[in-house]
Amino acid sequence: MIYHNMNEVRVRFAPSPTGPLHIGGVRTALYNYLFAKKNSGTFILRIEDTDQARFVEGAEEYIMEALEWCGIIVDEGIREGGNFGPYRQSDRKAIYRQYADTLIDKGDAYYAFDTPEKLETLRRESEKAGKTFIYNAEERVSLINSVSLKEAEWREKLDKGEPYVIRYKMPYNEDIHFDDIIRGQIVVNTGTLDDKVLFKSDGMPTYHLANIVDDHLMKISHVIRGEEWLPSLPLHILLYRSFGWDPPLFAHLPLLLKPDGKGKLSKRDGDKMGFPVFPLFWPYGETSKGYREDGYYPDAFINMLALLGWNPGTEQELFSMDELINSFSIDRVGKSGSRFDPEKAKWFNHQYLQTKTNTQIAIEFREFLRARGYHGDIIRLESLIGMVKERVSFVKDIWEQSDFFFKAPEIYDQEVVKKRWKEDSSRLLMELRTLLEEATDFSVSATEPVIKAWIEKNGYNTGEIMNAFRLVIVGALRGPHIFDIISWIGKDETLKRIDAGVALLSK
RNA sequence: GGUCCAUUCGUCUAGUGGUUAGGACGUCAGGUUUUCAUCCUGUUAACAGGGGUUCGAUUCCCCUAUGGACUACCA
Repeated sequence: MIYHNMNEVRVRFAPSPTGPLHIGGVRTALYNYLFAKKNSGTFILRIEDTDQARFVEGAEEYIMEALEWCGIIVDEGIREGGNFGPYRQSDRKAIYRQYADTLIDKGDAYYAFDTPEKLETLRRESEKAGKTFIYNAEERVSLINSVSLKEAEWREKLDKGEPYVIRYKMPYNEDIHFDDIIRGQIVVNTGTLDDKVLFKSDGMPTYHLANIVDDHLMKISHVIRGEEWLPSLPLHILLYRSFGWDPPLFAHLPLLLKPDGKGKLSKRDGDKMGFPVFPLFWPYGETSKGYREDGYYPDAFINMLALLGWNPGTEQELFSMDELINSFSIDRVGKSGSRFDPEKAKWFNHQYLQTKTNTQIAIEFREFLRARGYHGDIIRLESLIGMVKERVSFVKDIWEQSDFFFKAPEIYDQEVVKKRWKEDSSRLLMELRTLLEEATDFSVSATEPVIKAWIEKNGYNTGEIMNAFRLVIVGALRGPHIFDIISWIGKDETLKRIDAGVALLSK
C-alpha cells in the first residue's frame, strides 16, 4: 500500500518526560516501531520536554530503558544519534523562534499580551454564563494583542519587554478537511477552534509548534499517535499549510480502557486490581511496579500489547517481534478503544513460559530461591521445573507449586486429615516406610512398581494409601506425581517426613 | 456546555448486502491426573436502540442513546 509520495518511511515516538511511560504509550511506540520496520523505515525517539514545569527527573532514562526492555530498537535518538538531531526539544530551543516569526511575518500568527490570570477570569465568567470562552477571531479583537492594538502600541510593549505569547491566527469560518489513516475523512470548522499559543512567554514553543517544526525537519512521513491528539489535528494541518509544507500522513490510535467500569486505563486501576500499568518499576516519588518486576517476559508483554487494538486478520495469536513486524499493517488497527484484560495478559505469559527451556527457567528460579535463603543445584532445579512448569504462568509462581520440595510440611491440611486419615493409616504408612527404606534405587521407575505391587498383593485401598502418603509428604492434596516428589527429595527426607507425619497425625 | 471520535459474546476481536455471525481469554460441564494444577473435549454468550435505502440489512445512510477524547502560556 502506498501512503505518501515520500519514499522513505520515517516515524517517531515523541513522549514527554513527565513520569513513567504508561502501557498505552508503550503500545504507541510499538505500533510506530512495527510500522517502521515493516516498511524498511526509521524509528525515531524524540523527547518532548518543552514544558519545564512538568519535567521529571529520571523519566527520560526510564523511557529509553523501557523501550530497550521491550525490544523496541531506536534508530535515531538521544543515545543513538542521527542526522536530524538534536532529539531532545529543549536542546532545539534555538530552532523554534524563527518559525514563529515566519508565521507572524505571513500574518498567520500574532503577539498576545493577555495575562494568564485575565484569561482565567474570562473563562470562568463565560462558564458561569453557560458559554465557552474561545480565544478566536471574534474575541481577539477585544483582547490585548497585535491584532487589536495599533502597531505603535504593541511595538512599544515589545520594546518595554512585556511578557507575551505568540498565537496562531485561526481562520474565521472555514471547513478544514483532512484524512486519518484509521478513521478516514474528518471535517472540522475553524469557528470552533481557538487561537492556540505557539510560543510561550518563557521562550519555549508549545507542543503544537515544536511538533510540527520537528516533524518537518526530521522528515517524518507518518505520525502515529494517541487519539487524544485528534482534536488538535486541524490546527496541525493548518500549520503545515501556513508554512507551505507537505504534511505527513496521520494515524490516531484508539485508547486503552480500564478493565471494568468507565474511562481510560489509569494507575489506580492497576493498583486496585493488582496488575501493573507501567512496563518497569518506577522508583521515584509515587513508586509503581512494572511488568518486568511482576515476572512478565518482554516478548509476552509485547505480544499482548500488540493485539490490543490490532489484529492480523488470521487466527494466529502468538507472535515474536519479527512475526509482528512481518504481519503488521496499520489498516488493521481498530477504531474503538480496547479494554485491558489482565487475565489475558497472564495467559500470554503462560504461553511464553512454556516455550522456555527448563535450564532458562531454572536459572531464573534459582535467583528467586536465593532471595528466600534456599540453594538450588541447577541440575536438580531443572528436573523440578520439568515437573511444575506447565502449572504456572510466572517464575515466581513456581514457589507455591514446589515449596514442599524444599521443606517438610509444617502444617497438615485439616480438611484432608479429617477426610483421608483413617484408623489404619499409620500402620499402612509404616509398612510403606519399610519398603522404601529397603529400596536401593529411589528413582520413580524403581519405587513405584514396588509400592503398587505391595498394595495389590495385600488388597489395600490405593486411594487411601496414596492420599495419606501425599499428606505426610506434601501436607496437602496437591503437587506433581508423588513418586516424582519423593525421588527428588530423596530417601532420607522421605522417611523423615513419614515419621513426622505419622507421629503427629496418629495422636 | 461545545467540537470531534467510537459502538459485534463479560473481555480482545474476525466477518459479510443473503453466514448455523468465526476464533481467543474468561465462565461452566465432562475427560485425563487415584491429589491439585496443567492439558483435552464440549458448553456458554454478541451485531446498542429507532428510523430509512433495499427483494433482503449486523453490514449502507440518518437520528437517539451510551462511552471516550479534547476544550491550558500540559503534552
